[in-house]
Amino acid sequence: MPLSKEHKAESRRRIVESARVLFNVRGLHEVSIDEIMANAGLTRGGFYNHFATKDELYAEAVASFLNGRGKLWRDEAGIQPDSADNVEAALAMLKSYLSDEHLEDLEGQCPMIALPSDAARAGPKVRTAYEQLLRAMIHLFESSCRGADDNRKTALTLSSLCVGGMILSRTVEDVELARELRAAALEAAQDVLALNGE
Amino acid sequence: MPLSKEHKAESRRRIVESARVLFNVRGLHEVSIDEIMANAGLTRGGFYNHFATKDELYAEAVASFLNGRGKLWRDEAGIQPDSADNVEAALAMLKSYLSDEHLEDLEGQCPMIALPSDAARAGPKVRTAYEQLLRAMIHLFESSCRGADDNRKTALTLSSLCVGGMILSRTVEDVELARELRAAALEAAQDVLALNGE
DNA sequence: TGTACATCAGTGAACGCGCGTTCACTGATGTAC
DNA sequence: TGTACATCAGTGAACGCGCGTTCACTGATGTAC
Repeated sequence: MPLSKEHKAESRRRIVESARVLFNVRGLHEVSIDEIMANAGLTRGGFYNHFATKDELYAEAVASFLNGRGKLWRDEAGIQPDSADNVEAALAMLKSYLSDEHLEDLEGQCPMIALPSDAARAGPKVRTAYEQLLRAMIHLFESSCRGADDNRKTALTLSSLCVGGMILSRTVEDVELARELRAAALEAAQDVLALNGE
Repeated sequence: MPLSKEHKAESRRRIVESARVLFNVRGLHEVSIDEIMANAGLTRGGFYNHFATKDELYAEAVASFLNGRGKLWRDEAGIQPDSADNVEAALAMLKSYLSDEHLEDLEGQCPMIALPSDAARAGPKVRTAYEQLLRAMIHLFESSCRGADDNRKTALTLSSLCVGGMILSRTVEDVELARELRAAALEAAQDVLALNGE
C-alpha cells in the first residue's frame, strides 16, 4: 500500500474547505477548479482523484458548513435539548445571525446567505444540501421556543426574516439601509418571539 | 439617415426584455449573449451596437422590471397616493408576492428573488439597480400603512419577510416545506400589519 | 535487515468547447441634387 | 420624380482566452520476500 488513507482523506478535507470558502465569497460558477486546488495546496489534475465532477463538490461544500461554523452557532447559542425556556438561546442566535460580524465574514458566513440563487439553479444534490441547512436552522428555532403553542410557524418566520434580512443587507450598496434592514428584522423577530413565547 | 431611431430603440428594448427573462430563469452568468440576441430575433455581432459590454446589460435588465410587472403590482395593489387606510392594499401586495403563481412565474418574477447572490457579487450598477427595486418595495409598503406610528420599520420587516420567504421557497426541493414557508411568512406579515396598523 | 516491486495520490501538459468581443462586410433606408 | 450616395443596424466568421476534463507520467510509500 502506498500513501495512507488518512493522507487522502486529509487532502479531500482541504479541497472541500478551500471550495467552501471560495464559493462563499465568489459563488459556485465563478470559481475554477484550478483555484480551488491551488488554494488547497494541490494542482489541477488531482481533483479527479477525489471527485467525479465539479457538481459533486458543490453539494459537499455547502453541506460542510454544518460541520464547521454551523455547529459552532448551535454551541454558542447554548441550547439545552430539553430545557423549558430557550427563548434566551433563540435571541442569542438571532443577534449573532443578524450581526455586523456575520455580514462582514464573507468566508465564514452562512451559505444560505452567500449562495441563494446559485443553489436554486443548481442540481438536486446542492438544493438538498441547502435544504438541510435550512432544516437545521428551523429545527434550532423550533426547539429553542418549545414552550410556545405554534413554535413551528414561529421557527419558519424567524428563518425567513433572518435569511431575507441578511441577503438584502448583503446586496444593497447603501450601508445605512443595510443596517436598518438588519435592525428591523431583529426587532421584528424579537416581537414574534415575545408574542409566541408568552 | 438610414433606419430610424425608433427602429434601433425597439431593437434595444427587445434585447433588454429578452435578457430580463433569460436572466430571471437562469441567472446572470449562465446566459450567453448569443442566446439573448437569438431570443430577441437578432444575431451575436449586433449586440455591441447597443451595449459596450455585457455588464452594462445586467443593470438595465434588472432595472427594467420596474417598468414591467413591477409597475403592474403597484397598480394591482390599488394604492392611493394619499389615502388614509391602505392596509388592504398592503395585504393584497403581500398575498400576491407570496402566492404560488409568483413562485412559479420564473420568467416574470421579481428579480430580487431570482438574482440575489448574482446581484450581490455583480458590479455597482447591478447592485444599485437591485437596491432601487428594494427601495420601491419598501416605499410601497411604507405608503400603504401610512397611518402607523412606525411604518418605516414595518415596511423593512415586510420586505425581508417577503423576499426571504420567497427565496427560501424557491431553493428548497420539498414542495410542502416551500408552501409552509410562504404561509408562515404571510401570516407573520399580517400580524405585523395588525400590530402596527391599529 | 535489505531490496525489488506494486500502488496510487499527485503532476502538469494537452484537448475541446463555449463564450465575450472584434471586424470586415451587407443592404435597407433616408437624403441631396 | 428619379438617381447616386452616405449612413449605420445588423450579419456571421474569426480570435483569444479560460475552464472542465483527460491522460501519460512521477515518485513516495508500504509490502513481500
